[in-house]
Amino acid sequence: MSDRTARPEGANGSGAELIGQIAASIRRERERSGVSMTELARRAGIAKSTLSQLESGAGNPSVETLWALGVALNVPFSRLVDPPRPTVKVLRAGEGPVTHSEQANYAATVLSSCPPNARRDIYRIEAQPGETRASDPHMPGTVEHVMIGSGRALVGPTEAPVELGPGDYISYPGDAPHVFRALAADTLAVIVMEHI
Amino acid sequence: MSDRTARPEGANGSGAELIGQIAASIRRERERSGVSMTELARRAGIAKSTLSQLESGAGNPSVETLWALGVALNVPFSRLVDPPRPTVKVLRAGEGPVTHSEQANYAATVLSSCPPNARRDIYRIEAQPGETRASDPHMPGTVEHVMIGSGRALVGPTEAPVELGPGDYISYPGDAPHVFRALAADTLAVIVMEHI
DNA sequence: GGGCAGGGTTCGTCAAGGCGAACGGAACGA
DNA sequence: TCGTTCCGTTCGCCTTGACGAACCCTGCCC
Repeated sequence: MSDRTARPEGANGSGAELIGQIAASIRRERERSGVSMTELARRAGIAKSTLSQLESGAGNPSVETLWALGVALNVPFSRLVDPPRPTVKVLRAGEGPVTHSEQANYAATVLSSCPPNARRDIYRIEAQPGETRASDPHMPGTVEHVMIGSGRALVGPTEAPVELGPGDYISYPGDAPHVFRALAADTLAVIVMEHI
Repeated sequence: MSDRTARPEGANGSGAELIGQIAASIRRERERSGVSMTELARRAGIAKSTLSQLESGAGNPSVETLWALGVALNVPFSRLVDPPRPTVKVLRAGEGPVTHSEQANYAATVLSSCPPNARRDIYRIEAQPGETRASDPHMPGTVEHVMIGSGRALVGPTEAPVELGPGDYISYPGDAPHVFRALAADTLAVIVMEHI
């Protein structure tokens, strides 16, 4: 890394931590797939010396180098910069922090908030018939996936919503105006918001 | 890019396409947030000449440079390497390619397959009471999110499954043995498989 | 017009990323 | 014991990414 200039510390880790992450990720993914440095370097078309230095935490690879490694390891690019951390979490119906909108017939619970640099929020929706809930558009590139568990709802882009019943699924751009309107009592749905 | 050595073409785009993507993404995100090159370079702690060259498609930035830009633009790292593409898709209950397991009381439908370099598959599950379905562990780092729409099911790690009802949610590591066993007829669930 | 502040690009310099080759070690068989 | 063949690391060299400064252009105000 060039230390001629001070780099601002990111919200999630400094540059030094970042290359540490990458070093660990590359080694982890390589060993998981059971391939040697020599072989991986050959597949990725990079020098094995480069790979050795990267896995040792030295260096600040170019995106092309990292991309080539991701392709050779057959893992998404983002897996190389973010670490994993799984646990078990149970949320009973009715539990958890509930966000009530202005309309009282709508309640959303965040099932899993979006971890740093990840791309998906999962929401549980319980709604009662009544006013149409028109969401303001989210960030560009956002996609919403909705699945109805029980009840009925009118869901989708504001100009062309779709009536859905239990088991029905729809996905649509989240960065354009869209609606969610329950048509039956105790309508239950899952919404996955995807930030591409 | 060094062209001393031939790089293998990735499954989704060559290195040249990659830097074109990055160039377009940086410019798009910068203009979306309404900030000048000078200001963005200052925030990210990089030279504005560097930024200029990156946006013009020249160069092969280091991950630290790209990281600093992501932080300064306040967008996830992955947004800078993948382009967006949203559409509307509706899948009615009972429609779609259905994967039946060996046990006839279990049917899974892929609602949204995992796009290249993305990290989540969404499945709809309709299950009938009967045999416990024990899934073989998936890739390390995988996490499963399950929400019950209707019915009841015993879900979670094999050594400690949890009984869930409508609206209940659980998440657990997908790289360890885990089960899904319906306890009521026509149990409906959503499973989001997350590949960190 | 002339100064000036803000954009973005181009230029020359320097450190460092990436390279091949050489090197040390461990496992294996003749 | 020696040679072979893998492994991963270390060593110089060369290319190039990133830098600051100079530069051009446009819009604005006096």
